[in-house]
Amino acid sequence: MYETQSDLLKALSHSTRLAILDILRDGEQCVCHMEATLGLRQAYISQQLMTLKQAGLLGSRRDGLNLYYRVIKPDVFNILDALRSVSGVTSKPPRHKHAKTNCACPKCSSKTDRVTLQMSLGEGSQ
Amino acid sequence: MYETQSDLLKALSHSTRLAILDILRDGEQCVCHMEATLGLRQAYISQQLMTLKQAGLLGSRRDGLNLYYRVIKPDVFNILDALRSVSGVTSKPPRHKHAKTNCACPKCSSKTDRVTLQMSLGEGSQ
DNA sequence: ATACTATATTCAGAATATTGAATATAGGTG
DNA sequence: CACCTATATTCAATATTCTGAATATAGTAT
Repeated sequence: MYETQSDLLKALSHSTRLAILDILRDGEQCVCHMEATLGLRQAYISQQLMTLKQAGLLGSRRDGLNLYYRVIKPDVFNILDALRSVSGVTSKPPRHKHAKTNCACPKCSSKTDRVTLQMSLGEGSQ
Repeated sequence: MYETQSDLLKALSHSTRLAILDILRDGEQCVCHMEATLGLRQAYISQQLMTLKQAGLLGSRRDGLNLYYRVIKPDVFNILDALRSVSGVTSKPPRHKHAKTNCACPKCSSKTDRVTLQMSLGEGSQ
């Protein structure tokens, strides 16, 4: 009877997975972004992403080589916000920019010369 | 950084512990009440109570032989309510009467002749 | 096809959680 | 004190989760 609920909680009960969800608060992000932001190995992040996906919390979208993950049950943030409050965490969750088509994370933008393209495009339209 | 939060979630990620917290929604209850309500062995319930207590969620009060547990961080119910919503649980959490001094649970009241006392006292004052 | 990049999967050992059984403790009563 | 009741603790076996290492896959470019 409480199995469904405890299963969901188990998916959330992991510091890396909580961090991932906070990264996804403002919208989809690619794996490389999380890799750069969290400073963790790609395979490890992918594992945690799979756990969250199997729990029904995440969806993904491919764009070329990049896979963008997003939260498909936004109400999960209600859980996380309440959790913060009970845990006595006062700081706000970190804000992240919505990922661009060509992932805006430091790693992605510094590896290729896309950075030039990005800069010339600016932040305006599209 | 997310350790505190995931530790709290781990304490919650258990179907019996979720059931216990729901029993405590309306106030303190003795262990025997939970034993009767959940149909689980006393030692097992006590173990789960210890887990919740160590997580800082429960407090207890002794009255004679009975120990009454209560939730000391009521905000935890915000987490549980949000959890229900995300899990797609539509039913309301079960409501329990606030435990009387001489525990009102079936087990307690049927074992001794206190049941007579209880009935003669009625539900009114005190 | 080959090579490269981003991401996923598999496997295994270590760490941790679950749970039953037995037993201990603490308060109450006579 | 002896004995009963309510609750807690300890221990051990099992199950689950965590995590790193190695490897696989899928898309892109040449």
